Amino acid sequence: MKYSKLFPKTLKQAPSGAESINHQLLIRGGFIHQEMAGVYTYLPLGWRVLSKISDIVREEMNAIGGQELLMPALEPKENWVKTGRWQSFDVLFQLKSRHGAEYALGPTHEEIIYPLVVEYIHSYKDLPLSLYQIQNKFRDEPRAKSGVLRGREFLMKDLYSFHVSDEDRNNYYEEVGKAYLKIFKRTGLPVVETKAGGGTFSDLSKEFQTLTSNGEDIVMVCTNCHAAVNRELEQNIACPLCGGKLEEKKAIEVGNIFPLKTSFAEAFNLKFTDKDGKQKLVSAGCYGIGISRVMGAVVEVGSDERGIIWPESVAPFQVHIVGLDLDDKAVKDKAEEVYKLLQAEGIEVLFDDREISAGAKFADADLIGIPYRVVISKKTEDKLEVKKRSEKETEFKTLKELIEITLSH
RNA sequence: CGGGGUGUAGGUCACCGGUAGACCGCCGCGUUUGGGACGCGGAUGUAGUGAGUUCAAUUCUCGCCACCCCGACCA
Repeated sequence: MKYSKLFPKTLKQAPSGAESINHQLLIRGGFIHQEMAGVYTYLPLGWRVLSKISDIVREEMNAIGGQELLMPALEPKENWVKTGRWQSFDVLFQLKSRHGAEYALGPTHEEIIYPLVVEYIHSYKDLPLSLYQIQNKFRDEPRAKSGVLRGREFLMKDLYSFHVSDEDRNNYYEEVGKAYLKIFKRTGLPVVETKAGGGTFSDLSKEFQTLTSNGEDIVMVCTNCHAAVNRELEQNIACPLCGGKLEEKKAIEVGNIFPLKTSFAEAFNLKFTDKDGKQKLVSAGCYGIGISRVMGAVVEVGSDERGIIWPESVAPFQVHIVGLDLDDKAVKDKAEEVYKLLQAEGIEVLFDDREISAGAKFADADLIGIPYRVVISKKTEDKLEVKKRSEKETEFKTLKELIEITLSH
């Protein structure tokens, strides 16, 4: 991608109202654009990041047998009435068409997936089944805040698993938990697991929390063994694992998993015929990761006074070529050549070919936070001046060396 | 939903009871060119919205709307 063509431009100042780090930097860098409170357009750079996160999530969900599908965001009222949640789900967006029909805008998808699978699950041979989607969710939050961390429309991965028994479901539940830890590790987010306190369905639900001073949740973390528990659940007691002292930490909830047990199966009459010929209720679990929230959390965790520091795994591009002295034909040709050769290796490259000052280019490179900055100018001669966004020092490298470093991750 | 705050150019903000300015950005010309360059010239506003007070309202008052912060809430 040539920077001169990239939409849109960066901003020197964050819009008033943007206070949290992720909100400021994502807007200034041109990753997101706010349409209204809690609702954002994901601009080209931001969408690239979300796609990277989504791909990691897909790989790990597929690895544990999840099958991806896409359900409608527009959900029929009758299904919500059936589960009682048309009344009780307080952040549900309800809408009425001009002709009087009523719908829910999906905040979660039990009301769709249960009626769906009830048509196909008849036998124990049809189980287990694990389905997931990545989709925009709608929740009428009383207070949207903190940029992309708490929106009214946001991108989420939700997986639903169906099992012959609670035991089988519990085993899968552990498997998903492990997959979640892999996902957060890959996206560069340090997380702790906590037992959720206020879960509607079960005291077995778990949350995955990123510790950061800008979080809106509070978890208790053991100063000794670093085990974590939810505050409401374990107030003022010692660490359940080692007896150590618990300390309050702010955190962002980036994922959660809930055993649904058989509650929705009853509402939608989801039963199967077991080996013994008897009809039994399907035991289920649901598992969420806020994809757009992960993007915000990554920024909260990784930035400095100049801008974002993306982990290589989710960065919008891997290499940011800063071309200086481009009015010199030899330099320009070299920059173009490096740009093409890197791309030929499958490396994602942003090439700053704009006719602006060097300082402005460096400032934007720091703001946007692409992992490897490569300066090509009269000074660099036949070498490439490489600097990692996360480090201070620059190093001169050959193209071959740069390709090796970039591809090694 | 309670409390507080803010709405003026594309962005950040100032000013003022007599219908608007700065900086950034944008356009043109020239000079620059390794950390957000400089000079000159130029374009861009129904001052969130409705009402009230007033000879006169962007300015004062009230309603509404929007956005932000604190809290409550948080499948």
